[in-house]
Amino acid sequence: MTTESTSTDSARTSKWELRRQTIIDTSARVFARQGYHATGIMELCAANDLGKGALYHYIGSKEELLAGIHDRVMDEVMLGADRVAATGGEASQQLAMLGDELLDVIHRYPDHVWVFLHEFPALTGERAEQFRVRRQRYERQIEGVLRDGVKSGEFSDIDPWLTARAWLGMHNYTYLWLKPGGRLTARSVAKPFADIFMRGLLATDER
Amino acid sequence: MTTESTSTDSARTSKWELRRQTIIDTSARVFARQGYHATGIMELCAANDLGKGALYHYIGSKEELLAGIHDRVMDEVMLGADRVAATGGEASQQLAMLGDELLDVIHRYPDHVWVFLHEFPALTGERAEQFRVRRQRYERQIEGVLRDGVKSGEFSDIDPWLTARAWLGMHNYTYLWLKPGGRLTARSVAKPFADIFMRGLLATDER
DNA sequence: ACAAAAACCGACCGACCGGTCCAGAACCAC
DNA sequence: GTGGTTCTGGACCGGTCGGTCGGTTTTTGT
Repeated sequence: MTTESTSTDSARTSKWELRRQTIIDTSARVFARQGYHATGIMELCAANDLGKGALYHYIGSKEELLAGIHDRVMDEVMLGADRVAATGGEASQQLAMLGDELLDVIHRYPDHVWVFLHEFPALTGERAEQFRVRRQRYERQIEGVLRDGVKSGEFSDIDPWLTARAWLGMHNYTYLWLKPGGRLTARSVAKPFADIFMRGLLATDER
Repeated sequence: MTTESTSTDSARTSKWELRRQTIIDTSARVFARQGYHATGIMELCAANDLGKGALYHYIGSKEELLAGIHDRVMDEVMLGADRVAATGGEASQQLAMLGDELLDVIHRYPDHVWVFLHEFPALTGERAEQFRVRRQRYERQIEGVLRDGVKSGEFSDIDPWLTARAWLGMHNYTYLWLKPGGRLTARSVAKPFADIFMRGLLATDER
């Protein structure tokens, strides 16, 4: 009562929050390797070097842990998207920047993204709904940039919705092979991807 | 001895094979909705209107059922790829045809493809290896077409491996929203996708 | 008509599931 | 020290898991 308590009662020490985050990150790797449902609580305990009681002291439930992984990804993605929106510029530049940001997240959090893209149907109830809304908001932003580009005449008269799906697929799908430590950096992928999407494959002297 | 027996002993009546296929198809829908590990054997029994004994009379194990779903998809995809290779033509035409074929499979087997893209890590042992090989063979074919296009000068000097990943992502990712009965047909998506990939978004008067 | 084969059922199995609970250890302010 | 809070382990819970098995029904061949 006397001290803070944001609104929910989930006010814990920062040490607790920090430990919780490491648990989420460690568990993400296990989920990514074996799948959410295929991973038992005891395996998570082993991975985090914790007993059951201790683990449940930090996570409320297995699904809450899954939600934590999703949030981590979405927070980063939305942050990047906001940064781009704040920068402004032509549609093609915006799209290129969005690609940079997205691939950067995928490159930095490959396990979280894997879980995010594979296990999001395992979220239930309000968590599922909240997640759906955030994801849709991001996708709408991509569509918006495309619509702007068409309107301004920078882009040809493409279907913004369909083109957004093409763009999202092209970038999201990199989660299968874009890993830190590999020979490829986020930037070294984002650049050629943007080139393809803007100019296409055909040699310039044709058409 | 007197009659046929291809090579393996898995020679059953065609009625049995047919029933097995319908079970695979029905189960694919359940797996797609709930996930492989999250689906119990009893749910599969209910979906197929069968008891446990009867179900296991057709599938050897849960994983064998999963493998059946994977095979169904891969068979169709490889068949389409072979058709395209047999047709021949310029690289850009080949790529467009491959897109047509791939999206057609995704459109016709949305559940199988969902399972295929989400649950392939659940395959183990030899089944996993065989699957990995087939998938790689397909992806190599895409790369090959791109390499040909670069060599012939039809395409600009792009990285075939990276560009293949872009193409695969753009097309495979449609499994999330491309469904039969919807307003979109495979062709009505494949065409604009091919246009983007060949010519890009930028209006022609620029650059 | 009748026996062999195929199709089918559900009770049952040991193992493991996610989650709870509580007693004790470690850490804190004082 | 001392009393309270945070943190930790592991025994334990009911339930469900994938899979088996013996036996019954249905289909098939002749």
